[in-house]
Amino acid sequence: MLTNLSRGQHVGTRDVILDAAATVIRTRGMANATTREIAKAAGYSEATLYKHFTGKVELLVAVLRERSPGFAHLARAMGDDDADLTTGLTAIATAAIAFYTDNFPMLASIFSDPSILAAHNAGLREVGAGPHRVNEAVVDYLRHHQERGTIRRDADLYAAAGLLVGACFQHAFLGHMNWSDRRPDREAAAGFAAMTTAALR
Amino acid sequence: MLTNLSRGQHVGTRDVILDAAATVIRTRGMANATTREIAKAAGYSEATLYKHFTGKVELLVAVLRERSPGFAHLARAMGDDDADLTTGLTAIATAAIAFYTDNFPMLASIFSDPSILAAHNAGLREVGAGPHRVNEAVVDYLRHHQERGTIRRDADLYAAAGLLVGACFQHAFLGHMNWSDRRPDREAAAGFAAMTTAALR
DNA sequence: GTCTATACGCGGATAGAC
DNA sequence: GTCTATCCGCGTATAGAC
Repeated sequence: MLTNLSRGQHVGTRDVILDAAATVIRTRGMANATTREIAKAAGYSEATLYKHFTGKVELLVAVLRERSPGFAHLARAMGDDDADLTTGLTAIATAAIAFYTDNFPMLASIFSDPSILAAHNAGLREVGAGPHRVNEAVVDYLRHHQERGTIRRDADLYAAAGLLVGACFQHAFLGHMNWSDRRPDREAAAGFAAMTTAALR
Repeated sequence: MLTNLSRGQHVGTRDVILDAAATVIRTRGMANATTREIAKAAGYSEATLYKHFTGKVELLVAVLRERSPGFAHLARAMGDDDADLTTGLTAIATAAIAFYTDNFPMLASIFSDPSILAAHNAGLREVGAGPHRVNEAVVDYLRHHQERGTIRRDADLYAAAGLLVGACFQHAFLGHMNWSDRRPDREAAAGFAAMTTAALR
C-alpha cells in the first residue's frame, strides 16, 4: 500500500494524523488509541482531528486501510516467477511472515470492536481489497508455474496457497504469543516452502 | 478446556461471572466488555465482581484461559490415529476450523491491549499451555503415522503441522472477514488434508 | 485550518451497610 | 456474599474565537 509520501505528494495534516494514529496503535494497542493520545502524537489538537475525520471510527478505519506497510515488498516477491519453485516460494513465505508479523496486532485489534470490524470490511469490499488478496496472488503465482509444467496438472492450487499463506499467518501469530520453541522466521519459511513444493509435484 | 460444570462441581458465582463475561465479549466485543455490562449480564452488582477478581484484567484473562470451548473436541479428533492418513487429517482440519472460528474473535481481541496480552501470555507459560499446543499435538499425531510407515522417514513433520493448522487458522480468520469466494469449511478442510498428505509421502 | 475551553456521559474501582 | 451509593478521571465530541 503506497503512502502519499512515497507517491511524492504533499504531506498534509491528514497524513500526519494517520501516521501518528498508526504509531499509537502499534505501540500502545487499539484499546489505548484514544483521540487524546493520537492528537498529542500528531502534534495537533483533538479538535483538528474532527475537522479531517467525521469521528473516531472513520479515523481508525482509514489507518487500517492506508497504513499497512510491507505489502509492496510482499507483492514484489510474487512478481518474480522465473526462479525455481522452492526458491520462489521461500521468498514469498519470508516476505509473508514479515508482513504478517508487522500487521497482525493492528489487524487483530479490529476484532475488539464489531463496529470497527464491520466498517472495515465494508470499506474493503467496496474497493475489492482485503487479506484474501494475498492468497489469490499466490494462486496466480502457482498457476504460472503450472502452465510451465513445474507443477502437476491436477494439483489443488487453492489449497496449496491456503497452506503456505496460512502457515506464515499463524507463524506470525505464534511469534506475538512468545512461543519460545518456535523456529526462526527464515528456517520456518524454508520448511513451509519445501513441504508445499513436495505437495505440488 | 474443562469447565467446572463438566467436572460436575458446584457452579459458583465466579463461574456465572466468567460465563457472562465470555458472552459479552463474543457478542459485543472486547472493547465493549465493561464491568457494568458483565455485571448486568451475570445478574450481580459490579461490586461483586471485585470480590471475586482483583481487577478487570484478571477477570478477562481468566475468561480467556477458562472459556475456550471446542478444544476437547479438537483433541478427540487427534486421539483417533488408526484411520487412513487423509481421513484422519480431514477430521483434524474440520475440528480445527470449527475451533478457530469459535475462538478467533476472543483470541484476536487480546491484541488490542498489550497489558492483557502480556498477562495472558505469562499465565499460559506458567502452566505450559497455549495455542502452539495444537501444532505440537498434530506433530505427535503425524509421528505415530510415521512410525507405522504411512509417512516417509525424512518428512519435516513440524512444517507439515504448521501448514495444516495454519491453513485452518487463516481460513477461520478469513471467514470473519466475510470473504465471499471462500470455500465452505468442509471442502476447505478436505483440500488442506489432501495436499498435506501429498507432501508427506 | 487550528486553537482553547468545555460539556457530558462512561468506565473502573471502592466504602460501608445489610 | 452481595448490595447501594458514590468518587473521579478519562474519552468523545463540539462551540466558538483567532
